[in-house]
Amino acid sequence: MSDPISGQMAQALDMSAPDLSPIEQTPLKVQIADRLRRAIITGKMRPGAVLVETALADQMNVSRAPIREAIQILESDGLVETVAYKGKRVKPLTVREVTETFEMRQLYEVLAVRRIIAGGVDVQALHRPCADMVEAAEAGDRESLVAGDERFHRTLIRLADHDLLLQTWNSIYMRVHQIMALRNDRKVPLVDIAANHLPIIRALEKRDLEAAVALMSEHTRALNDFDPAKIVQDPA
Amino acid sequence: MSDPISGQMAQALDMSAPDLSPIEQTPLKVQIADRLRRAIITGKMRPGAVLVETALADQMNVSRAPIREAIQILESDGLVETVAYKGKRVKPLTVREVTETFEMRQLYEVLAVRRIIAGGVDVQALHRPCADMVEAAEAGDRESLVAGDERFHRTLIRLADHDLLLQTWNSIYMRVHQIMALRNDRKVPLVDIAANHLPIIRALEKRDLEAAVALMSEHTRALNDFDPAKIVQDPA
DNA sequence: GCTTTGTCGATTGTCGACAACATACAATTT
DNA sequence: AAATTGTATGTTGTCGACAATCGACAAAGC
Repeated sequence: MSDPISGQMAQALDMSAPDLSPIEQTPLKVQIADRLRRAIITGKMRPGAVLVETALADQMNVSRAPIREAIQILESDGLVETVAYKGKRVKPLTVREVTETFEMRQLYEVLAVRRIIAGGVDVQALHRPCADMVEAAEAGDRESLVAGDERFHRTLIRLADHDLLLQTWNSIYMRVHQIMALRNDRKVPLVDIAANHLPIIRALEKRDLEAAVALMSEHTRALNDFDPAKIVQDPA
Repeated sequence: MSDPISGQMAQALDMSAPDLSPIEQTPLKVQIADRLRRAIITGKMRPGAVLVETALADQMNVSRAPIREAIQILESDGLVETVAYKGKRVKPLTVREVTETFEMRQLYEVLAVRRIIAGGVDVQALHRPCADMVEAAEAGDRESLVAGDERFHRTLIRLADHDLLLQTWNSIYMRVHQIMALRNDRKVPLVDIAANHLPIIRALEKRDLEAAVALMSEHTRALNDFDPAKIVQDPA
């Protein structure tokens, strides 16, 4: 810690505070996949939109190889589908898929609630995103509200302390995100959405399994309370 | 159906009965991925085993591209991991992963049971694999028994009529398969395993949710009743 | 003797080019 | 005119070669 070498090193490191933190070595395919995934789940690329490797390669100034690999990642995410020698496109959503996606989400979140209560986990971490949501709702900032909602639920899953659950939830939630971005009815009052979360925290704090599960089921069900057909794209 | 053209076609088709069924166009990457996956989940390639693209390409007489894509599929399956510029290897299993895998499996199968009973689904299709298992158990054919068990559970999931559930279950079950292949304790009597399934069918036929869930929970729990540490490979 | 630096082999990452294939449309034939 | 065949175009599938990076070991310097 204070031997000559380390001292020298520290001195050299501290002068004019250069940024010597580890540089991020994100593989190209991952960077590309992240970009495309974001475009898809935010609705900027709608279901049915075609992805042409050569065009994307030109636009992003890379070769086709990393583009191909990125698209394949999205394919295993279930966001893109490929037809050999024909083309790749953002996977069209069916009513069934939408319904099933929300059913699986509910399954996962209810499991998380069960584990949190069973494990006596401290749920204080949920207050921050919850407060953010109330704030965003009052300001009428829908985007921040959605972001807060995602943080709330992701935190909930994290607290369940189950890596595989988190991983599985992630792959489902990206589709949830996409569906939410695609549906255009803005009927649900923002304040209501935000307000729905606090009771869940309360129930978790009281270790009230019945109430927590009921609230969580109702919460995830309510978000699914719209006509899935509205956002489905015809595979034209 | 009986116009001149169709008649001619049918005549031409029927003479000497040539096999004109659609030829299978399985992409190379899928064929390769299937082969490698099989090798992994049957335990022929153990956790930690390295996968070298060039070597595999030579062995299978294809270029590196489809090999890469196949390995990437296995990567998103969670069966293989890649370290850039270092190598690829069969993902080592941690005790935690094994435990969590079986927990998720139980979650899915219990959900299937719930849906089957709620939907009033006919579960007759479960008898076939169940009978096969009893037969295999009496013959002492462990391999057939395991295959029968897989068919039984896959049929169960299928009966739940939930595409996304089936898909998710598949990705979990391949890991279950791998774990089962890796553990070498053969203490559990074959006949017991086979016998465990019939009561589940009975409960489903009686639409007894409580009993079915309890039996299914117990069944999946029992299979997880071994020391996960035994099959974990050190990431050496 | 210890540290630092240079070099080497192995592996993946990326690239550009060509082949395979499917679709749509024009050309040809009946 | 209708059906069949040929052709053109666009896309993905596959390939071989080269670049980038890593880990380990040897070499050089203090």
